[in-house]
Amino acid sequence: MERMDAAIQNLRLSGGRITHARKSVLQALVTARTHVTAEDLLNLVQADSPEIHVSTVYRTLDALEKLGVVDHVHLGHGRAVYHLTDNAHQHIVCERCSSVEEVPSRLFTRLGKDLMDNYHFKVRMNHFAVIGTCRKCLKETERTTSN
Amino acid sequence: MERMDAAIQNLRLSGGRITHARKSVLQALVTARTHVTAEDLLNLVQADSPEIHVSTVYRTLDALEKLGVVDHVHLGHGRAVYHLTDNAHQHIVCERCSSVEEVPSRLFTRLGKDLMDNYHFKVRMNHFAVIGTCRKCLKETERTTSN
DNA sequence: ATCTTTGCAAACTTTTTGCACCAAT
DNA sequence: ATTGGTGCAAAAAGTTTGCAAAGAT
Repeated sequence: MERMDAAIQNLRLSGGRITHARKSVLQALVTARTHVTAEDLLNLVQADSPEIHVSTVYRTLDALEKLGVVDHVHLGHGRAVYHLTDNAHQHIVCERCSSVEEVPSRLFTRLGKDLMDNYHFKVRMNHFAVIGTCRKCLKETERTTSN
Repeated sequence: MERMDAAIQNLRLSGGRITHARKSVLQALVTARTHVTAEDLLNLVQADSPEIHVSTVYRTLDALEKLGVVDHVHLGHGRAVYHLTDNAHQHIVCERCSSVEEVPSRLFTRLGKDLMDNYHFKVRMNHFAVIGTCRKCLKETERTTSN
């Protein structure tokens, strides 16, 4: 639970208050471990504390995002997925099945450098989604089409 | 206007009908040249033909996307931007000012290969957005923060 | 004549906001 | 006691859908 503690410390130091709702959302984020939508989080959180409202979840995520504790990526279809900030990975998102896989940053350092050198564009390494087709769906496609 | 003609041909061959609304949307896409939201397109289209409805724009974009003529990417904040399909570039999206810049595919071929080799993940090269901070906003940040 | 596409209005989904109350500091 | 956070309900933003009428083939 170090991540949780760190986040709470962070919140406190920035003048934020440690509320039940915020602890719940953080807890949910920590235990979820995957990339979850706001709705997912709401469900997790409401399992224990049904009184917590969606708007609170959004506001908490907002607050945590401002602290750099949480980050989100937009999937193919608009809804965002949230996860604890972690500079060590990026996301590859399957446009077919919406699955998200993590891949090490290493693969992206070259690209990051190229974009910086050529475009003065600074890639936000933990808000980065590559869209494509995952292994599983790729296989299914091969099976279905004659190609 | 070759792109327009090709798209129309495409539509016709797939059994679709060439309507005023569709021609308008295509025209708007061709002339816009940038990455436009559905709303942008609606405005462009309605300048000439106010009777065309948002839903028609969405449905037309849908149809064109199915033909592979049009593609879309999701910006940081939910709304999608549409553009004519073009395998020669990818997008770098500024999370600060939402600007979209195009960069040549070349920069991504290595990454694409790595992801394929290591994860069997096939990057969809024209549906690919790198999130970060653009040159302009980077400068502003430098000016503002002491860092 | 047929069958797609359109316009409209209404629904839907996801996220945001105003406000009065509540609770953490 | 203060001020930030919460729950609620309602709105906003973006997109989709059912339907009857219009239009392309």
